[in-house]
Amino acid sequence: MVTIADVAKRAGVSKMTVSRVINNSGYISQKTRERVEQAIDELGYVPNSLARSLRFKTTATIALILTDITNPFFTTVARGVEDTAREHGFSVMFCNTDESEDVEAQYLNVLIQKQVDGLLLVPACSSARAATLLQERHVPFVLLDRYIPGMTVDNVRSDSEQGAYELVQHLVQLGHRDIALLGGPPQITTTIDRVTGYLRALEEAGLRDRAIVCHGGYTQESGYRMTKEVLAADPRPTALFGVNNFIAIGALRALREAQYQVPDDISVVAFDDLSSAFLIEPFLTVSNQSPYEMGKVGTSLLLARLANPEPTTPQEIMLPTQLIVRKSSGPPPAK
Amino acid sequence: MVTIADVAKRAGVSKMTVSRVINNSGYISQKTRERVEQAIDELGYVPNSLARSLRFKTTATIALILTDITNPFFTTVARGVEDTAREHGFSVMFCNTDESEDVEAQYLNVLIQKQVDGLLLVPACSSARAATLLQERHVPFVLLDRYIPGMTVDNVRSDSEQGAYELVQHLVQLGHRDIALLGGPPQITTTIDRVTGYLRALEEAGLRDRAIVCHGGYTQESGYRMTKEVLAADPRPTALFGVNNFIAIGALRALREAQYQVPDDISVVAFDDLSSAFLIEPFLTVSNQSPYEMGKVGTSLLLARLANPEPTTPQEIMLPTQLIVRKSSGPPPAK
DNA sequence: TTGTAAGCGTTATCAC
DNA sequence: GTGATAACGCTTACAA
Repeated sequence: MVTIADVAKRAGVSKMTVSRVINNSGYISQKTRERVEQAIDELGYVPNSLARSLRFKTTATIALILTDITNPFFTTVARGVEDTAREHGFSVMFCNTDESEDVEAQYLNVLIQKQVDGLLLVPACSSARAATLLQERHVPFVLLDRYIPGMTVDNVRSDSEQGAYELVQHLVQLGHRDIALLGGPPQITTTIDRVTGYLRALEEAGLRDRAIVCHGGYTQESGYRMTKEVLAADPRPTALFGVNNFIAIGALRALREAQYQVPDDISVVAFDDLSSAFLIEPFLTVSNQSPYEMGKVGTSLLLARLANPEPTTPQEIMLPTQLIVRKSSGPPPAK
Repeated sequence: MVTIADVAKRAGVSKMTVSRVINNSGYISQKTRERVEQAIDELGYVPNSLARSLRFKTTATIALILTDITNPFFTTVARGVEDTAREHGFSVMFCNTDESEDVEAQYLNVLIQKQVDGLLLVPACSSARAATLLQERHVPFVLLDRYIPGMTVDNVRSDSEQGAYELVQHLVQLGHRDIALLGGPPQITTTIDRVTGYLRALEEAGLRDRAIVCHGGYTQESGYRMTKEVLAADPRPTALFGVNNFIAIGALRALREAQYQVPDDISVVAFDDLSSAFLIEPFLTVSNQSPYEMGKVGTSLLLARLANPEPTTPQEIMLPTQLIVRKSSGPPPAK
């Protein structure tokens, strides 16, 4: 490895002079600058950020910990994060936890040791463990998508409650009275808030006691299973509300298998737009989030914190959702 | 920040003793070990990997540079990379180039400065620039998905030629004589190889002179545009071969708009399975790749190189593809 | 079993 | 304008 000392020797100057050339700091005669630059070229010298970081206590690196990059929602969040970080000269390390708190904890340790300047975190299970650790270690972080009940920290998320409310209200207006919610894990705030919005809409319509709430994973298989269940129940719902994209797909598959026509026999609505990139013809009625925006805003907030470490009151940023009515929702079948 | 010196002072020992405790190296009396461990706990000491890396010249970090994490194919590759890296105690930095060689070059510089131990690279434009730079700098790397014509370096990719051959052969057997290939950029090896396989299948069927080859981007819009074009041409193809998933979706959309029925009026086949996760009912006939495997194998190869830096002959690993016949391909319409 | 000194590649500080 | 020195946090080699 060629170091600053090699360059210095070759150019016949001191290390400091080379350093000054590299960083454009202090005064340097045009002549020495050229000599140094030539030496750098000849030797193919590349500064070692590690050494630099050791001095500066700053790595220009942040991390994004999320549950599964395989979900297009998070993929888009990730793009928002990376693009924004790049604009500001930061690099990003990505980590998938698969909702495991242990994996999350392991990653956190590694990342802290690697001295990342800050973190963006989709907390596994909406648990406080990670956030608490980060606070103890004084590592700046911003929560994405989820928050932690009872803990006020920087976070950027969608207005899940309102989004769910609008979806269910839409169904109610179409005439549905038995609407089943197919939820994710009951402790995760996105599910909690969407259930709340769902209940609020039912309440308003005087349907509070007809609520049907299932919980499962944020996966297709889970959506499939929950759908089978509610179809077998009495009363059988005339509409399903999938709390995320994968659950809704599982539901549609189950319906297909059971020979239900959507929306004629049963309506389906969901959170998250499955980016139209993947579908020939989007047909799900959804409450659309802005994942790219979420990544972008979260990163901006984090970088602002890094630039100005004085503690300010935590910011909770709520991104609006947008109701998009498509073909998967219609009036309930006549009795 | 609490350092090893703080711990040493608190425990009343030297820095070295603390270091030995942390790394479980050398002999230490049970008693001092406990004292040190207690001090570590009390102070909340976390070792600084930066300092360690500076000494060891090793960061336990690799990078994955790809063109667009938003494409589910690459998302899955990324998962394969991360899972494998994690198993071996490595962290991963992700970078999207959007096919820009400049962005690629910038990232490369940053990553080299950050002293990543090695890189996995989907070369933008299949260009040699990046690979050449890495060779000069002696940074171990493995090419993923694409290779660089005329350059023999470690790489892991799908057997594009054979996959394309099988798809086109399938169409020929169904009776198609006018098959249009909707390609990506003409310099990218995945497109080149798929064109080759396409031509080989046509050749064998004596249809070589009926070949219709378009080039565009690996995007939906491009697939849409190319489809409009070939539909307007004479002879009008009875089958389309989309060279990747997004192109095929664009094609389907264009067909839909032009009121063509698939497969009755026209057949469509493509590379890349759009993970069934996204579709209620997969219906495209495809040549399926193994992106997770690609990430996994590539990472294993890279880590093997890191573990044993003696130069060996480059390995070129070709992953098989799998023809999956679904409903989007059928016999051509009767004249 | 434990400690001392030197060095990894940089840069801030203060001389010259 | 430029250079010597020390320091960032850690570990290897050698002593004690």
